[in-house]
Amino acid sequence: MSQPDTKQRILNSAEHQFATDGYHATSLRSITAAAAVNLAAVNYHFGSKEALLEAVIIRRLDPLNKIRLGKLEALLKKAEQVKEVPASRDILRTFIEPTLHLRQQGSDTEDFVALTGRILAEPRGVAMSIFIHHMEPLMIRLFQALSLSLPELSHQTLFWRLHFVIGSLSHIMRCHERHSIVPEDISIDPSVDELVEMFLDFATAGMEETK
Amino acid sequence: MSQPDTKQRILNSAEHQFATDGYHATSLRSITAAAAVNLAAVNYHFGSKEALLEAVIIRRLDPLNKIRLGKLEALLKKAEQVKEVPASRDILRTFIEPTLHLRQQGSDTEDFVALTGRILAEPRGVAMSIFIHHMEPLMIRLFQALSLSLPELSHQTLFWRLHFVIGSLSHIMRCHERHSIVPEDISIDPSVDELVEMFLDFATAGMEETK
DNA sequence: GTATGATTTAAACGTATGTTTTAATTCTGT
DNA sequence: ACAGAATTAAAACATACGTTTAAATCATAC
Repeated sequence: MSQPDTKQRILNSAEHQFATDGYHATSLRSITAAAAVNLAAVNYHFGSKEALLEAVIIRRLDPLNKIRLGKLEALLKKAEQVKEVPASRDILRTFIEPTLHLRQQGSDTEDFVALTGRILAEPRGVAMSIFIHHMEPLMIRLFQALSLSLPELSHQTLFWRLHFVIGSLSHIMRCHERHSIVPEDISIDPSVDELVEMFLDFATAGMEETK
Repeated sequence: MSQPDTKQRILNSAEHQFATDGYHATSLRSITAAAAVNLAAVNYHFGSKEALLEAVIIRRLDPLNKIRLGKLEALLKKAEQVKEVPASRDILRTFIEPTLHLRQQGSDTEDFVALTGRILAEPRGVAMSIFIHHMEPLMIRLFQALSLSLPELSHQTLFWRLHFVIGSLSHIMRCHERHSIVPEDISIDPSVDELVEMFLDFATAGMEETK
């Protein structure tokens, strides 16, 4: 190819701008300008703006979900071998840890984390259906595993608590930098690992609460 | 006035459409058409589309925050009289309960709840700064109260846990109807009061976790 | 080296947007 | 009833958008 990978350059640029400004507030002209490619390249390579968004999402989401599902299945298998139920903290970890760890792997993936969090919040119709379609198998498995680990909870309670955890997670993913609704005197950014453990403390306690 | 309250009709229509489709995906033409007023009325009464968004937010947020702050101050005062620290569950309740109770007060406020949740997720620049400005005093007070109630937690831990709670809450506010990433067999929608208690169980446990 | 298919380019298309303008209309106070 | 201010109305404005077109350029295989 003449230009080194036009498609990838578009995907990177789109990922960054969608994550920063949102889907509707981002124009193809600014995406292609930042990627230093021609305006028509998006429609040539992807078909439409919406298809570009889908490509942006899928490029990262599928590998991520493979990792998450792999860790979850491995955990369940190991627990079964010892004839024990897996701890809810470990189950949640298989979902949370790979997600937040994306932030360490360079700024491109950082954009995706923010974008993912934002999609969960955007009005349905555009990306939500794509997203749900790619998340559903994992979520079902996660729900089953938690149900196994916390049999005393009703399905409704478990469902909502998982809902709460996902809400928190998507919030963290969106506001990785300057959230600061509460302006702290000393607001040292924790490391990703610290954040994971801090969130697991919170989420596990909320999950396991007997009430 | 000839038409009964053009401004209110615009605010209602805008609130509904901003909440449903998002700010950027909503046009002034569809807002004014739904409100059955002239297109130019928005710029005449509010000045611009962005100023309209601000008006939509402030109309509901200020009264809501007055209620929340009032309940919080009353709680703190009562606790001080008995020389005790308020329970973290009660503190969280002053914030969560008035928010979710908006959903019972008619469908107009329901729209606002969804919109509020969405603003927390939208890219900063448009509404975020408005929102933060109006939330800050309340959040500071909330943080102080929780710090009083949970003195064993470091400020950093407390800050993040409050962050998690707000994330969950905004997620609930956004997805009041069709969440269903996990398609439940029996997904009976709980009443608002049940939801409040269920969320308080979760959030309080996560907050109070000693680790 | 030239023909073929894939890609890039520049330009235009049709449409939709937020905003402004100017005139008509309605309300208010006397 | 009437003058003046406030509001509404219809139209136009300038601009930005996603998409399409048609020619130019490139890569590759014969």
